[in-house]
Amino acid sequence: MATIDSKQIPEQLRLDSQVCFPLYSAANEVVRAYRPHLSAHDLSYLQYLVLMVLWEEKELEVKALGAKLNLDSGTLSPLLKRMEAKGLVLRKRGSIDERVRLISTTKKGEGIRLAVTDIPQRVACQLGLEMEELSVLKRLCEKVLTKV
Amino acid sequence: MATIDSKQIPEQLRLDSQVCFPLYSAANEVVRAYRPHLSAHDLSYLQYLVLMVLWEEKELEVKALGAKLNLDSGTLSPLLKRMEAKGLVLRKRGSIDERVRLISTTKKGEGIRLAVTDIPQRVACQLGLEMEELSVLKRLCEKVLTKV
DNA sequence: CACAACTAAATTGCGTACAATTTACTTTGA
DNA sequence: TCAAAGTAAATTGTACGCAATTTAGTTGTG
Repeated sequence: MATIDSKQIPEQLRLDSQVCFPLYSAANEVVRAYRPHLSAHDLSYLQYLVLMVLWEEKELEVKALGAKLNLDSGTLSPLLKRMEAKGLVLRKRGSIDERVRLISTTKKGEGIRLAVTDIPQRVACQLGLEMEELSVLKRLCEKVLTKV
Repeated sequence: MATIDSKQIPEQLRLDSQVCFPLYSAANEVVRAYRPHLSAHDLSYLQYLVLMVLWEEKELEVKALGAKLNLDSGTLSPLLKRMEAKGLVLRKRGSIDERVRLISTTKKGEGIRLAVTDIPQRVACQLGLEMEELSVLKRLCEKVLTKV
């Protein structure tokens, strides 16, 4: 009898024995958790990430921004255009090297900072993890990021 | 002096003090890590997830599939149509309730199972985490999934 | 039976992600 | 010096992910 039934699915191919699916799904879940908080300020999660980088860095090339966020120009270029159209960022041409775009926040983008300060904490609470667990989760995700 | 400079960015608004960004980025990274392995079999990561569910369940309504994967019909309907077009799944109408679609694998979808058995392990190795760390990461992501 | 309330899936529209290519500019080396 | 190689960003095309709506079928209540 060589029938294949679900009992014969190798352990490692079961959805609930893999790390990757919960990681993927938890990330979706967290972005969902941010959504209502951010859409109150007309921001997507990615737009919020870009603003966070710009609040720390003032001015940045698209490539450097991509290095920080682990994203390429195919994702960032159209995003930054939309953000420019909303008045959230500036996209200045580099004066020395005219290929580069120098991205920076506007007054409006800067102004959002105070309004969103408490969102991370509120979302973190919703996650239902202890501080200790959050910090372990963060460390493990960062380890994944450095290795792959 | 009420100028706002980067020194005054509250701790919780810094990219590297939040869990959410590494989680989001690690999930992207893991999907990227799967991509070359799966595209060798002409599968996307989500198609692979769907197949894993179907290998365990034989036949499933779209809603039940969505509950397993934490996704809605807006994502699944077009995905399942593409998978049907590729010959990976069947989309049978329910005979009792004609609203539902009963999703199941085809022979072809079944056949892929053996071919992808070793992918999770290979990707897990690439992540550079110990078994212990993988299991902690998995547990914490699952805790996030139950809570939010 | 009638018909409103409900439900499953599909559709629409928008914003990511990313591979692959293109465009525009810069650097290099014979 | 000037074409070839290199590089930054943008574009193209495809596939998610999801809110909001629509379509089609079912159920509950009088």
